[in-house]
Parts: sequence; structure tokens; C-alpha cells
Amino acid sequence: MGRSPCCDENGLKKGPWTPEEDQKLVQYIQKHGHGSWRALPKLAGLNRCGKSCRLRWTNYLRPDIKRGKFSADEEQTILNLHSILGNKWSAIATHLPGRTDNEIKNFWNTHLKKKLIQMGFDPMTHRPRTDLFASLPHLIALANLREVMDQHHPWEEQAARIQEAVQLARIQYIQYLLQSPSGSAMIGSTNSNSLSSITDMEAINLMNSIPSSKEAMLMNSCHLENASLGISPSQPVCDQIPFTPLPDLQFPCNIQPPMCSEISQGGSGFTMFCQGENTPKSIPFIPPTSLPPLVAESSSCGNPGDACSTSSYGGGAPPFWPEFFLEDPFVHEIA
DNA sequence: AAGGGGGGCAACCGCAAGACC
DNA sequence: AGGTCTTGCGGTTGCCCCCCT
Repeated sequence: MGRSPCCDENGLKKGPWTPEEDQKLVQYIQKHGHGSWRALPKLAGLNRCGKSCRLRWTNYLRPDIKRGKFSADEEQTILNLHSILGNKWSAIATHLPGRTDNEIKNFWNTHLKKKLIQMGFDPMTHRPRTDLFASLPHLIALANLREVMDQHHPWEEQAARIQEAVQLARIQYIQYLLQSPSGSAMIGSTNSNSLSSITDMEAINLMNSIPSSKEAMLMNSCHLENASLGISPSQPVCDQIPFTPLPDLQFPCNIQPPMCSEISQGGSGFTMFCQGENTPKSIPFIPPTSLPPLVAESSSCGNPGDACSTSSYGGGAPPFWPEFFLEDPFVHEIA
């Protein structure tokens, strides 16, 4: 396959297009069609390379281009398609009439990607970020290490902050267990050879165990000086922890494993977004009274690469387990 | 009011693959 | 069958505008 020499000719104009150039290009294409892009510039009287003309036409001058802000529907469509197709901008653009791949790519890079990251999602896998490196900023904010270093605070308060960080890591790990294909394979597995046999109900119990821990955490830590964390005193610290996913933005779950793929926490129970369903299922709160001992095969939970099988990307790093996390009794239950 | 920095977007670059000769 | 041409695509760059200090 030979490569196009394209714009290596000297003397051809580059950079922003002038209105006169736009007019020439539009008039020529309206009259003759674009034909061969390589021949077009000369025929249209433009001192540009054909590639530049093609880009200008397809990304800006084409009459059917819809400009302006992306609607919520379009945003949701992009999210859904990106979770399936990855960075196949042209394929995504075919589902959004009037939008160009370039426009969608820019919108993704400048808005959606950041939005996902802020919400604790991996923009490549569309899954909650399970690696603690990715969550580190949150954890640091929670633990507020600067405050830990402050001798004015008693040891108990410092311990409470660390406990918050551990709690968040637990939540994210459980989300990972429930949402990743390897986790889903683990959950509900009836394979007697596998050490990792967490049933659906056990998983739900596990999730339901969090609020009580969270409440305990609230009792432990919410009396701390919220102001020092830069958090409004009217809202509990823990409620401002970015717990994902947020209910106001449904993330693509139709391509995820056939378990309940999205779980959000709210009120007295959990809301689950299941495959092929747009409406959430409410699961009543089950008191975490009889949580069975959980044993997870270490190798099976350390393969989050499988968690992004629907994407063309490699996926996140394996969960990182710091010492304080492993030493926690809760972790020993599942690890 | 002015300057610096960051964000957003248009355009470019280079690779890949199909079409054509 | 192999080389060249053309087009499409994704990643990157650079400019411009706006906001903050």
C-alpha cells in the first residue's frame, strides 16, 4: 500500500480558512461535486491541498452539519457508543446525524472524558475505576494527609480518616466484583473447584453491608472539621465522596455482563440498572446480619483487563492493595 | 486594565486500507 | 501480483478566546 504524498508540495496554503476560500470551495462542490479531492483545489482555484479541502468540507462546510451544543440525548448516545466502539469516531458519527467525527472527538476529549473521570469512571472502560492509583486523589482528599500530619488532631481522628479511605476502597472493590466479567464470573459461580463462589444474594448482602459501615463511618468522622476539608458543613463528609455511578447519568449497561451491571446507592436500598433495561430495579435493604464468609481466588480478581472486553482497549490496571487495606478484617473476608 | 494560563476547537499529520492500473 | 493513488481515520497541534489574578 503506497502512501499519499498529500500536502508535501511547497507553496500550498495551510492554516485557517478565509471566507473567500470557503466560498470558492462551496461553490465548486455545489456545481460539480467534489469528484477527486486531489484535483479539486486546482479546478476550484484554491491554493490548498486536496486533503485540506476535504477536511474543510466534511468538518465545516457541508450543508447538513448541525452545529452548536450537544444535546443530552446526543451525549448519552456518544457515551453508549463509545463504550461499545471505543475511539471509533467515524462509526459513532454515523449514529449522530449532522455531527462530524472531529466534532464528536473534540467533544469527547474536552467534556465527556473529563466528566467520566470526575465521576470516578475510567473513560476507556466506562467502569468505575478500581485501581487505587486512579482513586488516589479522592483517597488523599479523604484522608487529608496534611491534617494527619497536624499534631493538633488526636490519633482517633486520624484513624477515622484512614478508615474513610479504606471504606471507599471497599466500595470500589465491590463494584468491581459485581461489574467486571471476571467478577461476574466469580459471583454466582457454581464451580465447586473454584474457591471464589459468591452467590448473587451474597453479593447483594455485601453491598447492603456498606450503608451500615458508612453510617459507622459517619459517626466516626463527620464531626470532624468539615471546613478543613473544604466541604460545606451542611452536608456530611461521606455524602460528598464521589460514589459512582450517579443516578442522573445512566451509563451504558446494555453491553455489560448479564449480572446487574450498575448499582447505585440510595435511601434504604440499592438501585440496579440491569442489562437491556432502562428502568432501575430497586432492591430492598437487607440488614447485613448473616454475611457468609467470603473467599475469593486471588488470581480471578486480579484480572480487570477482562473487565473491558467490550472495548478495544486494554483496560485498567489490576487493583492495587496497599498494606492498610489488606490488613483490614473486611478485606480478609473477601481476599 | 493588562497579562498569563487554560480550555475549546479547527486544522494538520501520518498511517492504514481499499481501489485502480 | 505488485505498485501507485485516493480516501478515511485517529491522534496531535496550534491558535484564539475567555477567565482569573
